[in-house]
Amino acid sequence: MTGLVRKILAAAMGKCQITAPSHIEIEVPKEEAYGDLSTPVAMGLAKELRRPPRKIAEDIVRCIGEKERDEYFSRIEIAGAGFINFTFRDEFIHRELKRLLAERENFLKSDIGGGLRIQVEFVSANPTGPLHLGHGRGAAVGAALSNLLMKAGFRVEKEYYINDAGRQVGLLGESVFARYQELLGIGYPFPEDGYRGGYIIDLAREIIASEGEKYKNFDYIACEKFFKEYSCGRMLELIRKDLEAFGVVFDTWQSEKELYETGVVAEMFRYLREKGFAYESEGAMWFSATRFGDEKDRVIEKANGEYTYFASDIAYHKKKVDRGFDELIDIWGADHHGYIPRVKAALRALGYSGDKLTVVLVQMVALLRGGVPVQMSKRSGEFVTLREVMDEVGADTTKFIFLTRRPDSHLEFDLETAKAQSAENPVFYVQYANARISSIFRNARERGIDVDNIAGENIPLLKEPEEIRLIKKLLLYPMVFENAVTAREPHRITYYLQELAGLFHPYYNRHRVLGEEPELTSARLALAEAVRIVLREGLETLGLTAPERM
RNA sequence: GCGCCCGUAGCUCAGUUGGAUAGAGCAACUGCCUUCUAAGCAGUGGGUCAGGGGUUCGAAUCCCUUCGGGCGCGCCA
Repeated sequence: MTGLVRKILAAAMGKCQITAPSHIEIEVPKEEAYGDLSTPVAMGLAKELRRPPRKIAEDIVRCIGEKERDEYFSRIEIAGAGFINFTFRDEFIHRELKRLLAERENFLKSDIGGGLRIQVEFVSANPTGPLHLGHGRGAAVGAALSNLLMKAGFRVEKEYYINDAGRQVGLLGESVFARYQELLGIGYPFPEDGYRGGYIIDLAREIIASEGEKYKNFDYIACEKFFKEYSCGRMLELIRKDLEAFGVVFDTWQSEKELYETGVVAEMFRYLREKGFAYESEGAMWFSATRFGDEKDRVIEKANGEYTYFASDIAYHKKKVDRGFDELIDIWGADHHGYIPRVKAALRALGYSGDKLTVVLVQMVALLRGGVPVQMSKRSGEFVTLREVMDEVGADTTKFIFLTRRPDSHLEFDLETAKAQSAENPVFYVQYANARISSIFRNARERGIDVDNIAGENIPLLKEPEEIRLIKKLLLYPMVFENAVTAREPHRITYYLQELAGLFHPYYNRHRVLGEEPELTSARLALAEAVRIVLREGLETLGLTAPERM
């Protein structure tokens, strides 16, 4: 619908010698009285043309062909400071609804991506413990964003980056080793900053079960590799399972260690040195980040010969671009925001634009229970896991809460409210609309109505204000979808779905779909089917289920 | 000290990339189940968009500044 209006406006402006802006803004007025769609385009042109906006609007409206006007609109009005407001004819709306039923999901999406390849990297939590709620937020956002882009015709790859090469996995291995010795009655000093969670002891027990006392009294150095790899592997398994239960799956898992083993890091060093983007100073190797927009140069190889985390990170992003992605999206915890300039600097040094990378920052989640903060401390190992939250409040509710906020907004997640709300939770409100429609169809089938071939030939009978409103809302989905895609903001879909459900429930309450007159019944079934198509599509995009019964 | 994010109804948050009289959910109150699912519907109240200044036809949105909160600023990851 927006595309149509845009085209008509552009044609009209051409006809009366007004140069149209490259992008004609179309919006949905907040007041229904202002029509279905609106454009402030005349106001934007006022300055340039040195004419009053209302006059410009009048000209544009006058230049809209009579044929188009009659075919699509019941009203075109100039209002306020110079808005042009359009109201669609019911006949047009009905035609579009019929088209939606014929084309189904395809009506709702548009090919914005054109086959471009995007990699979305998200979660990427250190494999040193179970996922917590903050990771869940990143998972929900990343998965929904990936779905959204996929539906928009991008070729999307979802990747999880495994930090299995640094100090953290070292600590993990040694922590498990310490617990292992402890369980076998050997005193071993627990590493400082080690992981103290109960799952470490579980891992140690597992090792005793499978390996027995093989490593009792060993030097840690002698079995470090085993403890690290075993623990890391098990943690990854756990993480993968938790994510799967949360409904999030990845296409690829990139190991940091592998970047070293396959020479990607070394290759990166060679490249930077050859280009003169790396230099030695104070015994360390530095990357000249300032030359590429960062505040200061960054160490990539320490004086003691170890590489910094940033070194493998440059190599990692080099590998990403080398693999030919047109765009990279990294979803990071907001506490890493300071890293953006240096990673973009690295990309520039590698010969790519910094714009190739979009970093989506996901704010931390403050976990509350009944208004009281739940203390989370990795040190003591006491933190609430994503798994626990899922078990307590449900995966759909958890995801929905994450997807009704902008990723970069601070978020309070109150377990009590999330549960207490469960009766009147927004996610159920949306899903319930779908379940109700499914129920209608079950009943219709029992009555012997053919519900498998709904073509919508009786759609013109839909005249009630609630019906017209509902149809118009359905037809707006493509616009919401496009905006969500270009802004990379899945939460817009969430809000749309709530609004759609908010129109369906009152309609349902006021008008019977399955009535006495077969024609009207068939028309309303067609509408219900269309609502169901859109609800399912939206829920699927967000990674939520669309239950048929509740 | 410097940088980034944020401040919107009692609470949790949206606000269509600068548009019209700032919205939703929760919480509170009043009604509605002999007809397709009451996880629903109908109705009632609630605002100095943190404060101040500026940019313009027009600002919650952009710029400056003050206050308040969060996070960064390692040869940590």
